[in-house]
Amino acid sequence: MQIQPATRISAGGAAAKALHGRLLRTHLLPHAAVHPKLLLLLRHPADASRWNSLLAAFARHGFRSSALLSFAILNSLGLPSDSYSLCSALTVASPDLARQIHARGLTSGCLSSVFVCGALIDCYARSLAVEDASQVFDEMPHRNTVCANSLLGGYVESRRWTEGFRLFRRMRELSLEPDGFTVSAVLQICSEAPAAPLGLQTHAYLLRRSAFTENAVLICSLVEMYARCGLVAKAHSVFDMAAHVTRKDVVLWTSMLNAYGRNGKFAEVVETYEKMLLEGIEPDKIALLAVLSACSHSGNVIKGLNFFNSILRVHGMVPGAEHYGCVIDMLCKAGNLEMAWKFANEMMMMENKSGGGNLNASVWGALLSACRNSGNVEIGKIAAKMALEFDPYNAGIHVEWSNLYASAGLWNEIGEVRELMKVKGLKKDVGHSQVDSFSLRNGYDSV
DNA sequence: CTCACTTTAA
Repeated sequence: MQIQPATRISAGGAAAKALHGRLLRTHLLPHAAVHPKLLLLLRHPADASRWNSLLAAFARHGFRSSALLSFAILNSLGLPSDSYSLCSALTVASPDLARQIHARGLTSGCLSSVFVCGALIDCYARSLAVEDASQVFDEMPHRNTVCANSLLGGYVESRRWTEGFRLFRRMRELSLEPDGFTVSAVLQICSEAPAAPLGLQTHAYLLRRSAFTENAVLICSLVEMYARCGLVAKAHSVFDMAAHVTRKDVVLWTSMLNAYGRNGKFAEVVETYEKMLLEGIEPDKIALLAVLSACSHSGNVIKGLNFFNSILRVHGMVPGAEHYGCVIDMLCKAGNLEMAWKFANEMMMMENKSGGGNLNASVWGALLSACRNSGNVEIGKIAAKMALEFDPYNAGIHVEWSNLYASAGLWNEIGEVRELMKVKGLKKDVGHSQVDSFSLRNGYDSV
């Protein structure tokens, strides 16, 4: 289904035209771009069930404004909204509209439907109105796991770890059976808090529940959870046990690679990656990025370049901007500016700049920093200009640029950079002069 | 006649 510019209401007859006019006058149809199916339906204005299914279709396909419009028209026509239409409207509603529906539901009795309550909780939770969400949850007559999951998702999103975990415990009292979504959310809490004791507890819970032992998503979440809690050995034991179940799963192996990388165990990343190849598992771009990142962080240039070359030659994939960025970063740290320069230019030639502007800026920024360290003003100057192409208002790049000149005693040029910063309204005293976007992307702590 | 709530992993 696609939104197209509205056409005239075709052959709809006088009634449809009159209705259309009325809707325009009441500002329910704000502009011309209305979904054609909606216009078509104006020919059967009194048919509530048709409006309901159209509303449901809009909501399902994410046509937010068309869905809200249908709901508004439905209401303005005085057609009764049943639990179906309320649910559909709530999947696209703002918190304000949710509150209106909520208030109306208190009298109309619609809140006795778990579906309506579930949609209401989810709507509140998505807008981080967790107080409202939990109120609905507490007051509804019959709860189900879906409602609990929605509320839990709201706690995770708003980083309310304690309340989230409390809800997980409460589900047992309420005899709500946790499913994969529940556990996934709980593991996210343990990871992000991070809360090792809760993580261990959740792991123990998973082991008792055989339904979850072969769930690949949960196994990866467990590995990541332990890694983020700094318990690498536990991460590895989960990985080891699961290898028998999902042995060929490159995602699981990548979880383990990043578990090591996040904890600074770069030699283990390379070792595990090579073991993965021996097991006959074909790496994908994310696995390759993980091992490249480890080489970059540990200064393992030879292996890093080998892995980079293997992307195309062995695995038949075109390296992405993030792979280039990683290698350039590695070469800069190793002081090999010429090669870094070559790679950076190669990266710019690629059509697929999947890393986006930030990545490009940080790559050129890394090159700039490396040039400052080694006093290579020529390349550094170009790197600075390239970095500013992608991120013109980055104060750190300006500072690094002027430091580059300072290292060579070029005082006039420093003045020019300072002037440029003044014009752009940038402050020169910034704490961090460069951003290691690969570390951020992979979530590695600085090592 | 049809239609409704969470959709998680590197």
